[in-house]
Amino acid sequence: MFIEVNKKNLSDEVASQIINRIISGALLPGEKLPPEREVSEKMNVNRHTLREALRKLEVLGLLSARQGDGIYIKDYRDSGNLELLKHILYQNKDSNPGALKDILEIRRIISPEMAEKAALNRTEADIIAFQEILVSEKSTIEKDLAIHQAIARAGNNILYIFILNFFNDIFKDFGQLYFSIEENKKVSNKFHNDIAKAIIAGDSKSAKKIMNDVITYAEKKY
Amino acid sequence: MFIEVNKKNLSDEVASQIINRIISGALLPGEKLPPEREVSEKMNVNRHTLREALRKLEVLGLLSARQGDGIYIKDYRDSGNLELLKHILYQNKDSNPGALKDILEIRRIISPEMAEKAALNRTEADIIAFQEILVSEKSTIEKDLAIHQAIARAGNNILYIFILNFFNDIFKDFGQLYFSIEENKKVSNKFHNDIAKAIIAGDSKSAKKIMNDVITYAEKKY
DNA sequence: TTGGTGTTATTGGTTCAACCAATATACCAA
DNA sequence: TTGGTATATTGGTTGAACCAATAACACCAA
Repeated sequence: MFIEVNKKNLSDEVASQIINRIISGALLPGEKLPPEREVSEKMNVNRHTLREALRKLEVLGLLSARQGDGIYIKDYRDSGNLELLKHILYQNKDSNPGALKDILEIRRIISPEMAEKAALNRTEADIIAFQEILVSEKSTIEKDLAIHQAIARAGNNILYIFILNFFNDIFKDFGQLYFSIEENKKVSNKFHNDIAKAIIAGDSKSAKKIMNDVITYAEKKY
Repeated sequence: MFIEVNKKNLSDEVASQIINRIISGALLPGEKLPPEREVSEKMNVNRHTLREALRKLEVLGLLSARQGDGIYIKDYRDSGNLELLKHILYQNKDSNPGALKDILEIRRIISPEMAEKAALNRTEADIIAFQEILVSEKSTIEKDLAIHQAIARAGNNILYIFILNFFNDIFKDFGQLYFSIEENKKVSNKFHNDIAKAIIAGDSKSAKKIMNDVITYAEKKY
């Protein structure tokens, strides 16, 4: 299995550097950044390159710019979002065991609910989607992704889909490792069949329990 | 009460326009965008302005660029995130009653859990924070924000904080309306006292129930 | 057929220089 | 104290040029 290499351009690097400054507390909320012209000169990049980085940080809720005034650091505890957390975890995966624990905790809350809602709301199209996944020739890891996605979509709540995307982004590397173990593969294959059956049958209680069990299993392995 | 006016840059407008194209299906996943030089010319903005918009869309999970190749539309159901949902809701608030329902549903799942965890994990510093909020001279709406934030922080899970930020962003306009009604204010004030008391006492079961009740009340009013 | 080697055109990434437009600041006048 | 005015500062936008990765193609060799 090969995984895409992570190529970074200059503006990404600039963004990462500023994110680190803010998260580490070197730049404090409310503080004003030096003028763009000055920052770009000090970082030895063009002003436009810096500006592209700043646009990203704006979306992450880290700062806001006012024409004629300046660029202010925001308090990420007030305005940060899950994308920011993703960026933080990407940069130093190992040094944030706390955040991973937090994510697992939320997943434990959300995913069983998602499965329950899927069983309650699944449409005819959803049922077909599940059946197609089960008979497909995909690898276990691909199937796992597809099953979870189908569950999120059947749940009939757009947030499930976006929250699942978040989980997938966080654990995408981990999946390679997890599914390299034969026992985990077997457990997953059984899980796919069982939960699809429950959701197709509209058995929300079982669906919730099955999801809960597989999460418990996966957390132990982790 | 006055509310901040929403000033938009050119690049924001460009971003909005492309978002709409993607969400509406005019631009399909996998499709290649025309070259930057061409798009910027057609939209009558400079290439740099367009590029700043593109950087935002990248963070929202809507597209990805490859030097030497082109810019590709991603499937937002695979890679979209909650920030994207926020942007969609900002643009046409009224035309997305479904998404609001979805958000309320998730809030109903998360917030009671958050309150429960807060009661279990609150530190001495958290307790002081609650007490200070209660005796402060803030308006009800400000107090409400502060209480929810204190709960999220006491919950000892960084995701609670970011998820709360998301809810606050979505409902920030709604709050003005909600707290203009005297009865709602009274309910909230009682809620603030009750839940703070429960969390300080470490009574997780009560905290969960109190949060659940106030959400039920607020949803009815909505 | 397969894989390597150039060549060329296309396209995103970056730089530079200049100007526009909103804001802050200091100062002045009523 | 309030509101206007001139000036400097700062983010926003534009234009042109060049850099660097990629695609597409032709060609060749094993």
